[in-house]
Amino acid sequence: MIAHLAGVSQPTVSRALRGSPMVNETTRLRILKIARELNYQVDKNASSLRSKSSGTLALLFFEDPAPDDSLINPFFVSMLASITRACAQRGYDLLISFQQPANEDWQAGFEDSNKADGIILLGYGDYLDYRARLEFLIARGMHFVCWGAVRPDQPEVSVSCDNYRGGYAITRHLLERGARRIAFLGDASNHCPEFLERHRGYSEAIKASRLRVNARLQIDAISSEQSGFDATTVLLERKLQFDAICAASDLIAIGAMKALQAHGLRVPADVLVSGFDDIPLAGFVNPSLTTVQQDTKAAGAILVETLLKLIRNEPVESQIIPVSLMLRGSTQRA
Amino acid sequence: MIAHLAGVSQPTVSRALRGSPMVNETTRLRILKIARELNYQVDKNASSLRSKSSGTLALLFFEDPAPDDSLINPFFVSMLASITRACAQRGYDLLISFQQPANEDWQAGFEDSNKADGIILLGYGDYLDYRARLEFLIARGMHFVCWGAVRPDQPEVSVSCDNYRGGYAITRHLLERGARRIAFLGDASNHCPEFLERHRGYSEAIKASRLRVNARLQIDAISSEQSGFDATTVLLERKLQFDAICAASDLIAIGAMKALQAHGLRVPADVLVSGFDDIPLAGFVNPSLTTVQQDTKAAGAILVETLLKLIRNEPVESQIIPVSLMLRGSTQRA
DNA sequence: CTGAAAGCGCTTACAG
DNA sequence: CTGAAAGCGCTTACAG
Repeated sequence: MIAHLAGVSQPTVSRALRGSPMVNETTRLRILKIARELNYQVDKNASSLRSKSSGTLALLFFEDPAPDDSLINPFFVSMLASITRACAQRGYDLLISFQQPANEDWQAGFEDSNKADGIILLGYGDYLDYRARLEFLIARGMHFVCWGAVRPDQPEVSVSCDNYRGGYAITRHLLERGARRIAFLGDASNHCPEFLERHRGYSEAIKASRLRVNARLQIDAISSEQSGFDATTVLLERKLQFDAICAASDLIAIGAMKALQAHGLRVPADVLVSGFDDIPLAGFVNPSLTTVQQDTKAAGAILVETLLKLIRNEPVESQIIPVSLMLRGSTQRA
Repeated sequence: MIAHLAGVSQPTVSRALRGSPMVNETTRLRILKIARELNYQVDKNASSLRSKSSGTLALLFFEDPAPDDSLINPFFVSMLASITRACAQRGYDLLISFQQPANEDWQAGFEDSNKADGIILLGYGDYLDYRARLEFLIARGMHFVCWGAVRPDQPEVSVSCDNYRGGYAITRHLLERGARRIAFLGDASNHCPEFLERHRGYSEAIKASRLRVNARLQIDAISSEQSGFDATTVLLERKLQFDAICAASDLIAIGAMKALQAHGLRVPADVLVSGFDDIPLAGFVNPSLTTVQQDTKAAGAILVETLLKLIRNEPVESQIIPVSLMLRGSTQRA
């Protein structure tokens, strides 16, 4: 540390730069002034090595390694923006990494060998598939928080939007608009707890209207336009009667609308369509998409805050964030 | 290093783990096996401190701190995805940070105190405004590369798409579609070299058709929907004759289309509209937007590759990446 | 409020 | 091909 030129010892400089209260005000100012003149920056590697804390969080995305340059799920982009902002506000840096589910040495990417103090996990993947890995992380005492469903039996700390209530509210809205046979597009199994919760809301809303849930109207789909398109095609080919589609995500809904239109069906005149997420695209498709808005801004802040508590060994709990309905053209009959 | 259990010294373990060729094959395998069993991970802080290299790149975004949670420029998202991928392929981690132009201690964020080996700069901001800062970085011998215009007089290493040819080609397309009075929406000054290059292409294309460039048809705008909307409103209020809009970015074009439609003008029947970037939204707006596609995939790879060369002190040059035209509904008259 | 000493966990010369 | 020694630049006890 060159700032010995201030006539003090190394530890004093270190303390002054970190704003320790045990440094004389005059001394501190003198040190700060010299540091600024010299454009001095603390070496974070040395500092992290010694203090066992890096001031960095890692964000890990899991998504199917969509062929080539295909777009990132727009919903994740909103989350990324919100998380970045939350980190910056708290003085943390953010390391990001996209993981391919196929990747064997998942944990290696995670561990990050002290490069990060904690990890935020984000992604739609097969939950059962990585549950074992989460348990591995827990066993190693890693600090991490997941975005996804909050379920009673899960070992990990998680933050999620209110998938159940969102599914319930949007289905209720479709029913109020006159739908009687609502198809649900999205995997509704333990492989994808988020969709499962949305589906549970969907089912309960239908039952609350004294209608029957027709299991044949549920078609698996992952969150992509293509998958939504395919699922809708299956629905049409099976010649099942339906007057509305409740899609488990906006991308699925957008693919569904394309498939419907390709088959000469009009939205919303012939079929009502709803999504989930409220990605920026939702307002631009034609017709604009009625959907459930997830509060990504709050989500990012809560994820970061929760992770920081975990790092400080403070007690934390999984949290559920309220959602709101965005009513648009796809469920609005003239 | 606990792996002394392998019966070798610390340096040998270190060498084995890094795949140094000067380790006996048998010894190496034994060490690797033990390391795997112990879930051993090299401490990157110690390693970076000693070797003076962090295996990390930093990505800095500059964008107007758009009010609240407004969306990130979708074009940057494509770049981010591509850069992340390029880093991962080369075994580098990526640190990301959004900078507010107003932020005084820009360089502090940059320096990153050995957390990163080099920096990628991305953003539309006032170029003149941060040119001084770039020079500061150069003076300090920092390794960095910018995304933006490549111009002869600039001190920094830069990678860019072919803004000039893109502007030329899209304008030529508008002319071929019958446009005679083409408005240009976008700041065409040194404050924004990328737009300036696009504008230069626009001007040359018009001149090549033996038409005159009407300076009154150029309206300043930054890359946002709102700005495009406002610029178009100005254009309409001035009651200038125009039959096409050449927007300097897709977001501007989308805002322009909204403004035109709000004034009862039809696209493309009354006015042709073109954008620049080919963000995912471009294919979804109504009518779909004719635009210039930037090859973000190549861009990310070249940015990272260039930065890595800079870090290795190899000679580098600024590079220009070819663009391609995406013809869609907004310039397609029935 | 300040300093001398120790040490975080690696990698780098250097020697063999 | 391998090891003993030194040291990267900080921060943390500990002592005063």
